[in-house]
Amino acid sequence: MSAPIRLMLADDHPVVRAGLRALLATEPGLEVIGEAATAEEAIALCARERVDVVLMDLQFGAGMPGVEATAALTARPGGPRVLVLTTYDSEADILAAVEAGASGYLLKDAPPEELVAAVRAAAAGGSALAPAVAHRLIDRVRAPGITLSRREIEVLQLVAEGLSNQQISRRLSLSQATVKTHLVHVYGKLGVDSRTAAVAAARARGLIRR
Amino acid sequence: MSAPIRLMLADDHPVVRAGLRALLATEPGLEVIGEAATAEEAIALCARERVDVVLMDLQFGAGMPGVEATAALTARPGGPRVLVLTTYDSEADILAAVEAGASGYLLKDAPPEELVAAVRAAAAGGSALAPAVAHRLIDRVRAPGITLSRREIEVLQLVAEGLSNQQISRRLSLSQATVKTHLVHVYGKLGVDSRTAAVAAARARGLIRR
DNA sequence: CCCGGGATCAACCCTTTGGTTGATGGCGCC
DNA sequence: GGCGCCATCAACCAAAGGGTTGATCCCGGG
Repeated sequence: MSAPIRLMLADDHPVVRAGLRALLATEPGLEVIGEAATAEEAIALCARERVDVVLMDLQFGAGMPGVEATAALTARPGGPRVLVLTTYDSEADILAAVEAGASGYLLKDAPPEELVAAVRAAAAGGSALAPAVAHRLIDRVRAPGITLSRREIEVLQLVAEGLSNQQISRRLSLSQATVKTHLVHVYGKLGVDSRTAAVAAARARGLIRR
Repeated sequence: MSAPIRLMLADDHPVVRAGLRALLATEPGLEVIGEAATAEEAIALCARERVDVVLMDLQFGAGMPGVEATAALTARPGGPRVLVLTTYDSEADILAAVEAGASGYLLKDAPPEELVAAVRAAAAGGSALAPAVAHRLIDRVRAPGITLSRREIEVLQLVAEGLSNQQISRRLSLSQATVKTHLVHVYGKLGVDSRTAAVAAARARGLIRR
């Protein structure tokens, strides 16, 4: 047989780390060689030890966000494969993680077998999307009506952060007219007629960060 | 010595259940006698078995929310003590949980010792608030400026769900004038000047549900 | 007992947003 | 090359939201 898969767990919740360790350590061919409570720790640990697969949370309480760490880890050749493991299946997060070089995107409510399968797939060089995540992406492709363009999401995200149209226009170096146009398009796509309703709908659909 | 403390874990995430089991099962005097993936299961299990302490999540993917289950479990005499264990320290959630009869409110990013201490305290008939949670409540008492009244929170929550002033007034059987008054007060307390900014600020401060 | 804060409403005015129409330029795709 | 989508902007009107003042009622605490 080949050498065991060397795993690292990066999550700020001790409970989650313990759970992953418990679920994965008993699997044959897997070996949990380290844990990190912050993204910075995770990077440092990968620099010291050979790691095959990192299970990476996206939201850390403080410090570097998980996406950045993912990008940093996957950027170097010979670096570990990164599986993102998070609570939310926000479309924005999924796309950002994949762009950052993640080999897969898993949800914390996934059954253990799914998790193990994903780790093995990642170690073997493949990709792994949790069924729920894959479903969301397929929905996105299948339902072109609820596809927001990059710019539209950008504007909507700022609305969600409480900015007015004028503030958004300044932040993005646009005219207010353009901001309004984007928002009107968003309203049409989401089937709503106000900025607050658009934020609520987009949140519910996972189109923007929470 | 006395009999071991009989524990039940109620959380929809297998990873979290495994983590709690791993962290708690090794503790002397604690015995994890069951797990539930839904609030309904938790209630059923408590009806069949004697349970001293339930570790209860607040958000279940589907079905009955954790607060309701907490209320149902603590309502009967001789029922178990319930420790709420959740990811968010939203003020609204904390107050709702305590009102529902929870003996404590813990965060999933708490260190294991804190968790164990809380379980023992609850079993002994005491209460346990995670330091972070206690801090939030103390802040609330100390800073009366950011205290929203019950009605103000209610209105703001509906704003966050995307309703217009008119829809809110109908939902709560009020005049639009009253809704506006509540919101103006909220803006003043939060130091903002629009409904979307108020929602963002309240979310950041954990005043409303996410 | 009175004061303060919460909750309720009205009338007013001004600003922001929403809705429409229309126009331009770029980019990818058939 | 043309068609469609994205991104950008303008002008305009109608509607909703925001700000102010002021008023009533109820309740609980000093």
